[in-house]
Amino acid sequence: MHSPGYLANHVARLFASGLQERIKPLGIVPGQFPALLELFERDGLTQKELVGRLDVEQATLANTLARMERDGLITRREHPADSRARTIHLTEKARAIRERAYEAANDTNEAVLAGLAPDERRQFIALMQKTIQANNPDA
Amino acid sequence: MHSPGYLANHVARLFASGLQERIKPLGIVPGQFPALLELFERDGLTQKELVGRLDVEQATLANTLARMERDGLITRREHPADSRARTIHLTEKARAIRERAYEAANDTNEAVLAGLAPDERRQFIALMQKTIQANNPDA
DNA sequence: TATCATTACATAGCATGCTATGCAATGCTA
DNA sequence: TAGCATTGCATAGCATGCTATGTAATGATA
Repeated sequence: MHSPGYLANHVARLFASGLQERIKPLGIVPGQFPALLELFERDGLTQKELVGRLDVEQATLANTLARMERDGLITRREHPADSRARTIHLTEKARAIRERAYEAANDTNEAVLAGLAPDERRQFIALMQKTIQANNPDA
Repeated sequence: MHSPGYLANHVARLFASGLQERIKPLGIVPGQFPALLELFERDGLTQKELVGRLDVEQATLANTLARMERDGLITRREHPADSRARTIHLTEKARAIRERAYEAANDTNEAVLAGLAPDERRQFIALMQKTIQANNPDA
């Protein structure tokens, strides 16, 4: 089993389970992470805007946002100009875990890549980026 | 978003969706692939033996096997010595797609890594293997 | 040998990803 | 401006991963 596809799946699960463990105390789960990070950077985006920044499908994000709302991480307000859309806002609870969330992500990356030398890590990251680029028609 | 964890997740999804597309005509899905490959190599394993060879949890495999049985890819027979266990056997239908399944996997790997030079591919694979190794306590 | 621990597998419940589809609000155009 | 196409989001249904737990068969031991 050293098919690249198999390996990639396995590596991704290493990151996901490592992150899950670390952020569990914060009351969040890995799937919420990308949305959370974007909203930390820029609050009040619409779902469509978020989809544009997070490589997941709209339906996937809709479900994730529903869970985040359920979990008290976000609230939604009516869009000032388009009543089909809603703007998404972090709650106090979400803002409060910001620093620890970043730490958890860094710690996870550090831990999973602990077996690689600094040079290797850079290569690894570059190769993943290059692979994604090459498969992304609109880049 | 160039966190290694994020990139790894993205790359894994590239492989999964590429494979899914290619094997859809064969009547199988990506999650069934690892089990299928093992059974191609060695028919009649028990679930426990399969779990030992496929880095997924027992419960995950149990569900995958249930779907494979439902889809007519495997049958199960009583274990000659232990009536808790059952041996797992590929059906004719599954054996018939063997070659095309291997091709689909190879094509997918080829396509996803098309943007990398041969050297880079080797490095990429080696780095994923090294990462998995380093995170695998029983290796 | 009766009892308790272990083992093999199944099931429940959840998160996260997808495609397909529905619905209501917008927007364009005849 | 009426009508149709588009857009923003939600929902349905499924696969695949997980943890936790249930069940039945084995096995080991008092």
